[in-house]
Amino acid sequence: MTAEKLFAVHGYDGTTLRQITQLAKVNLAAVNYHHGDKETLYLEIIRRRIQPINKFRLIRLAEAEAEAGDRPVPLNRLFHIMAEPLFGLFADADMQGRHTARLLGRSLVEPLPFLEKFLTEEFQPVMARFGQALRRHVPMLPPEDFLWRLSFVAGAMFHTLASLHRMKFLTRGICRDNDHAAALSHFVQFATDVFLPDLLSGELR
Amino acid sequence: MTAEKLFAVHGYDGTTLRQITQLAKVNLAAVNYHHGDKETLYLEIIRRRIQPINKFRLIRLAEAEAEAGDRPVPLNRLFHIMAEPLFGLFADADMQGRHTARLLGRSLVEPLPFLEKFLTEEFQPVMARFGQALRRHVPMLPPEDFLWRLSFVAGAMFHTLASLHRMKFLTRGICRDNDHAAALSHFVQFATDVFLPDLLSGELR
DNA sequence: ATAGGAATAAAACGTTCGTTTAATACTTAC
DNA sequence: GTAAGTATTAAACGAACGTTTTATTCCTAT
Repeated sequence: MTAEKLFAVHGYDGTTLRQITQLAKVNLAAVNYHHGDKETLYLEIIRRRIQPINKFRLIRLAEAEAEAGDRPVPLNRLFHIMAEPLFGLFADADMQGRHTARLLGRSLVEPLPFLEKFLTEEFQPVMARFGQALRRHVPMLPPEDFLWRLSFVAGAMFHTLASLHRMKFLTRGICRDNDHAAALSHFVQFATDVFLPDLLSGELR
Repeated sequence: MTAEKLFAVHGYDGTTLRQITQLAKVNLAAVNYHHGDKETLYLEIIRRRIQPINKFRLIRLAEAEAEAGDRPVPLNRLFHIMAEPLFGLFADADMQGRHTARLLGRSLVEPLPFLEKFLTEEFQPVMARFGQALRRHVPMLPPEDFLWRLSFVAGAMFHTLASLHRMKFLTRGICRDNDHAAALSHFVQFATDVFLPDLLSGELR
């Protein structure tokens, strides 16, 4: 838990095992004894957080699709399913969830060599399934346009996770960083608008 | 130049002065002699890149506003002014500009303590001026909504700068990472749509 | 009660880091 | 041509790193 916080704040290379073990009040050798080496520790932390989240997201998506029958799952519901488990991390009473969110946001921008394969395998299936469901709303949109927009929206989400802790400062107090529900609903509205069929059909242009 | 590349790929802590000096084929002590210490070197690299870009953006914005007279500067032009100098880095014949873009994108997600003050001072004025011009298009939008959307769009841009080099891989070759003009125009269109007055007035909801 | 395995603790290992020192080479001005 | 300033080189410094080794404590089952 201590390691997660330090990795989130200072990054992988910026965090030392001595920092972790001192703050956690355990012996220096404890990390190597229980987790092998530093890389394994980092990977285990990421995995323990992201796997339940991605499983949950796939289940929720399947439920929503079953419920929708032949019709596509509404846009805002799709983005809610994708974003809620991540933004929900900020709902934790303690600071732990916030550190988790920041760590995940960081990990996708500064991909560590030993982590790249894992992250690809972990995110590829959920992104593919999600893209599939999303595609039904904008079938006429060229694949290139679609993927650019999707990556912009994903980028906005990851960047928000990584720097939500600065949101209050950056907006001079107007956007609170402790109201995860507001952040989530703003994001869902934002992402939904980006893929509005009426908008993309060109009627407004 | 070598340092810029290594910092962009491996991050600040992940890059050693020995890597830099070996690859650049200079003596190890050269960095300390010419730049003082590692932190100063990093800061000088960032500053040398970002200052001309921000100055250029402010000039272009002033020109556009003078040209527009009383009317607001068109949305797509605003975002073009903000994004073009950054996406334009990818236009360099060599790989240097790409590394610069990646470095800037990274620096805003993993803020190094000694860099935070500089980045704030550097980006605050340009973001304030830009937000001002943007605000005229959506005067009725509550400040909170406005700032959330603006930070989402900025997040999408920075994330794209930091990971455009993976774009081709992530989209299975559909979105090219060497066509900066396409990336730019897709981003401008995306950002413009996010702030479409007709959309945000609620007519479509 | 005690033997055996698991966890913790302390100390040391070899390596690599950023930085400094001291010696050498190069350039420039008169 | 030579002195003075500037840049480069090689070598060494102490500190901090991840990891390993060795010793000690704790727990559990017989």
